[in-house]
Amino acid sequence: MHMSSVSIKEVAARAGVSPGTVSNVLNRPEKVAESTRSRVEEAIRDLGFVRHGSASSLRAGHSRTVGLSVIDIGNPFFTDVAAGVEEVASERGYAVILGNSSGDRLKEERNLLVFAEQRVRGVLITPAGANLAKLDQLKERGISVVLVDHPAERADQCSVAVNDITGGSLAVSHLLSTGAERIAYVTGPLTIRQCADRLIGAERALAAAGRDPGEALEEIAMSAMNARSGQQAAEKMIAGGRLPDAVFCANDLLALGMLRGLLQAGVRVPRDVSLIGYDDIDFASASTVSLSSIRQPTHRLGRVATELLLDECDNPDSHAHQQIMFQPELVIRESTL
Amino acid sequence: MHMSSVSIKEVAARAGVSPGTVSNVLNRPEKVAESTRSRVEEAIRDLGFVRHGSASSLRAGHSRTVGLSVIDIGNPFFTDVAAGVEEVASERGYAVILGNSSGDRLKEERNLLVFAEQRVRGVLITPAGANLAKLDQLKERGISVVLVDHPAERADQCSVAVNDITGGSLAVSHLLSTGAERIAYVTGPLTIRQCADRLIGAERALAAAGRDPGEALEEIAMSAMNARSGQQAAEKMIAGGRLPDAVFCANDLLALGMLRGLLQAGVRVPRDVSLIGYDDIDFASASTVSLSSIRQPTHRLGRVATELLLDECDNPDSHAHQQIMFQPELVIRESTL
DNA sequence: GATCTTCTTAAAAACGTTTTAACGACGATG
DNA sequence: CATCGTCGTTAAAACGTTTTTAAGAAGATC
Repeated sequence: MHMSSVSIKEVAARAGVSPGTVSNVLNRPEKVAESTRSRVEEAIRDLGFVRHGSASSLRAGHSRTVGLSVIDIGNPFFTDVAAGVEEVASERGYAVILGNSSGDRLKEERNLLVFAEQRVRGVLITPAGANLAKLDQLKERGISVVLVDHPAERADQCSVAVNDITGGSLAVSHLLSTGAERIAYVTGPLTIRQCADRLIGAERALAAAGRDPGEALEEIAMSAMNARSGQQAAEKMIAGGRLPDAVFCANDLLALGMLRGLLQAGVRVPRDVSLIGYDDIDFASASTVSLSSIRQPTHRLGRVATELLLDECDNPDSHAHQQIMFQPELVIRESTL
Repeated sequence: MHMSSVSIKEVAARAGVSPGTVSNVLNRPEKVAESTRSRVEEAIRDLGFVRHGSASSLRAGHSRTVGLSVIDIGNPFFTDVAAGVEEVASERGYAVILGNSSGDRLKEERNLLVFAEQRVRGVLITPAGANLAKLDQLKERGISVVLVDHPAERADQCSVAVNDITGGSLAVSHLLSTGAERIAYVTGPLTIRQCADRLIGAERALAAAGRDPGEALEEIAMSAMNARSGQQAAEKMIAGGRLPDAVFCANDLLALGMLRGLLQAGVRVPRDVSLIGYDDIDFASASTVSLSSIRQPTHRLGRVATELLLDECDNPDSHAHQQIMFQPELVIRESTL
């Protein structure tokens, strides 16, 4: 009853076979005769045996776990990604070890160490610091790595990302099409690749429309990318006097804060100022003035990344590394007109 | 560099000691002389050794991982809990294995099986199905279990929860204090304990104020608890004719949907109808008419649950099981007046 | 009836760590 | 001088699987 931890040995004894046979039933059922197999399966059920993962991976040389390191588990974007990852992993019988780097390079490094200790089969990571070297060390250890929401620079690495330049362009061309002349880009630190890329896209859209980006676009960079920062940005903008015709926020949390800040100050959206966010999180459509946004296939991102990773693990020979780039999509709602 | 797995043996060889000594340096540094210890530590660094978790837990009989099974990783409430869990686990060098039950009993069961295979040290779970028996099986296997957001019925079990009856009372007495006569309770399935308890609290508050709950309270039960359902509830309410004075939603996602539904129909909040939600998720304060809500110490829930769990694991003898019940808190914002 | 296949099963050797019991060295104690 | 702890270290035995190699049984071929 207590601490019993039924082992393969006891199963074997009860079924009247050797431990090796039980192992075969577990891992290569087709190799063992029908009659003995059912006898063993019955013994497993009767004794409530569950395979010892540690012993198994120690001997087999690989575990059935993957590591997932995200930048902010509190952001619905990453939550959706995580849900996709968990889905696929669970379908294939893999366990997901979760690590939250909080954008902190040290914390990220610690997560990777934990993953290495657990001898995970592979790692899914949205890199926060530029821990590229650490990732290479993992690969030397035989741990596959897939970059999530971050295109790989090298061809020997899988990655899944969404084109942020296109996304930035989509957002800004849409704003231009509503008649906006002066546009503000509210963003997080431009050291974050996503923020920088979306800016590039924005500038391209302006250039393509024959505007001077330096003239038509004002950047407002905040240190965080949450609703609070968005509202602060709104206050800053309003205090600054002349409002832009439209605001493009680098993510929906910023945009929701911006929306609130504007409305509180009596600025009508979209009448006075148009507003567009990025990510199309669930709450974007639920806000009172529903938010136009750039949709990313978030859930899909997680799913595909995991499929890629597990394919690399299960078919190391036939596996071809892929750098997948999804295209974002414009979603027009009430906040732009 | 080297393809893989530097073992404790090679470290021992390089440091000129036995494997046992290396293990001691790793696990009981105080037992080994200063001089040899530093020699070993140097060898570990030089060789880039990282301990093999599987081998370690196989021999030691316990791992450094905990399992976390939540009902909906997409709900900010659970995300906050998960963040708290991850924080504490990470501080103590534990890895978190994430499972998402999606409210599905079968999926939950599968998660528990994965946890059992991985021989996690303990399990944190917000039960979805009534898999109590399964949980007992885990305990028989020596795996501690802490219930999260669900009070334990028995004294031999740790649990962390928030008093939902009190929460329901808080919400409804506040609505009454604003002068509301007729109140609608928009909820998920009443089979969900949280929903049922909040209803009980609501009725108590009415009774305490001398009202007849059957008269003053109308229940609107939806099958899901997201923003979409909230908006549907609003449409239903509006189509039904006579509006209540106030609406109490069983969670903030429902409330946000309700808010949108009301405003779209030209119903002013809080002028015509007061509205209060539950959970106080971040987006509650970011919505245009900011949402009054019942705050739960969500992050804390995750932290305390994990501390309890790890205490039970690390000090099995001195550990006293606790059923912790937090008190919720009323947060008044613009949606109630 | 002996020899060769084929198909199953058994036996044993790993995997990398932790742990126990034993050991030698060295002072301190009687 | 013998005895006793103490301290730091080691050798070797686990832990529960998987995998490889060998062996046994049944059936087919000559």
